[in-house]
Amino acid sequence: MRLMVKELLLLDEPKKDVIIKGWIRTRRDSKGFSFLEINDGSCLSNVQAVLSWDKVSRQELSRLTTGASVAIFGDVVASPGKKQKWELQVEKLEILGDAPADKYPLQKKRHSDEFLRTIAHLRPRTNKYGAITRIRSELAFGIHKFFHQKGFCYIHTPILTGSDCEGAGETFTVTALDLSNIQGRIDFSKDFFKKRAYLTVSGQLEAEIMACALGSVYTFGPTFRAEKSDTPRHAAEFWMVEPEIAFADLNDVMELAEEMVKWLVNYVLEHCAEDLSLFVRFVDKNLTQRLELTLKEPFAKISYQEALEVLKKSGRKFEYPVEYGRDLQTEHERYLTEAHFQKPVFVYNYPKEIKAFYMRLNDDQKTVAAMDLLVPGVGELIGGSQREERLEILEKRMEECGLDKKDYWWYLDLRRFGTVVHSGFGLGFDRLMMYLTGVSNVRDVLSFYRCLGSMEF
RNA sequence: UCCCCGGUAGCUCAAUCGGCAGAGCGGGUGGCUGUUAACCACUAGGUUGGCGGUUCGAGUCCGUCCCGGGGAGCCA
Repeated sequence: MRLMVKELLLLDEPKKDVIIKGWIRTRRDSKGFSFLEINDGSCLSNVQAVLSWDKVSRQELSRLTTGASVAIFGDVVASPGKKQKWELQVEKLEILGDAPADKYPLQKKRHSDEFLRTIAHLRPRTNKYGAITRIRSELAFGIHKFFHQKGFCYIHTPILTGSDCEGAGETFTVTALDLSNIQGRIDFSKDFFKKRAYLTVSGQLEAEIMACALGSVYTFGPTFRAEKSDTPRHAAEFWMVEPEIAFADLNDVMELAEEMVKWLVNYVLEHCAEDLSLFVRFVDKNLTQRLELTLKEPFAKISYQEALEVLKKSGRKFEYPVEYGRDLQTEHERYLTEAHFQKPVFVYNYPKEIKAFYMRLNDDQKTVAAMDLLVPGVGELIGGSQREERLEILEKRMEECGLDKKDYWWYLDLRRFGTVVHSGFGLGFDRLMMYLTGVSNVRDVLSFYRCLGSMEF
């Protein structure tokens, strides 16, 4: 019977006649026998297989190199070694796939992240990238679990969209036209959808439709942005979690956001303890402390106006001026969350001029009910707002932003018929991964990253 | 797009003032009866990112392009 390495390591007693299939991580020879470290991806740990040389030919032994795939038949016995409880006594070994040592790029020692990006098809076989992948999986599952237990409806918003959303944010155009054979202007009315199509930059507008019918909903999927942002925190294809809630105001969604982040931190600490230990050891020594602080303390909450005061009083010299009407720069955000509060902080009520048209206008007529959650090391993790539910004001805001109301007729209909106060936010899933692991480049938490100028794998 | 740093063996890096191209790890060979970042000995391995220039002589200086990293901008 085939056992996963994870199952084998959790056995309570010895077990005869098991099969393990996996990849060799290292081989250590002694006289007459070898130790093989076998990993099958089920967990961070390897199982140590003890191979007596009379079980294989000399030629087979030489093929048991780092990266080779094998099937091992044998008995699980208590290990005399100190570093593991169980080991696998090999009865029979079958080599499934060779990995010639002079050609296979992965060594048993540590590699740089930069090098591993050049062999992204092999890096999941390393401890670190295996761990990242398993944590991603658990975290995604945790998100569904969180919303499911709170009674949210999981909705599927489209990836292909006809609305260029806010007219802000660079989009990717999708076309079925033969681009190699087009002269002059492109006539999108001849295209597949008879209009120009884009990859979605957010599921928010569709989520609002569903929230205004089903109450509490969330969407979780990939989003695409063609911004020429060449930084360790931006990818052209990334995953977003976007809850949208009817009858909820800005405070309600800030509460939800805090509850959710804390719940997920706790979930990962509980379910990914072994994998997380790798990041504590090798990636970010302060990880445990940061995550525990995240759980323990309430997040800070300040208005944009208050944030400006904090920055002005800081005595810091900032490269960019701190003044009303300007968006907070990266250096400002970092100061607030890393130096001043040293924990996650909500900044809310931004000037309407620097925010999107759909955000609800506050009574001061100057600010909108928007919020960002800034976290140490990552920056903006969440962006959200209370949506403008009043038809006349929404129309006025659209005009101010230079948008054509005709393009949004269905969005405006939500306010024409049975409008309700509603709010939501978007959480960058990959940035949450960075926060939870301490990995500092988004290219390393995405298995197949699409960034400005790179899409090899 | 701008600023800064880098590109030398499979990987991570050294190379003094412009003067013989080096180490560790990994690989190969041999050794070792319980290793676990195994250990010991020996050994092979180079278009110094590309192109052009200065010089008796360039890894090193100059120009240019490419690639990688960091910062900034851009960014729901």
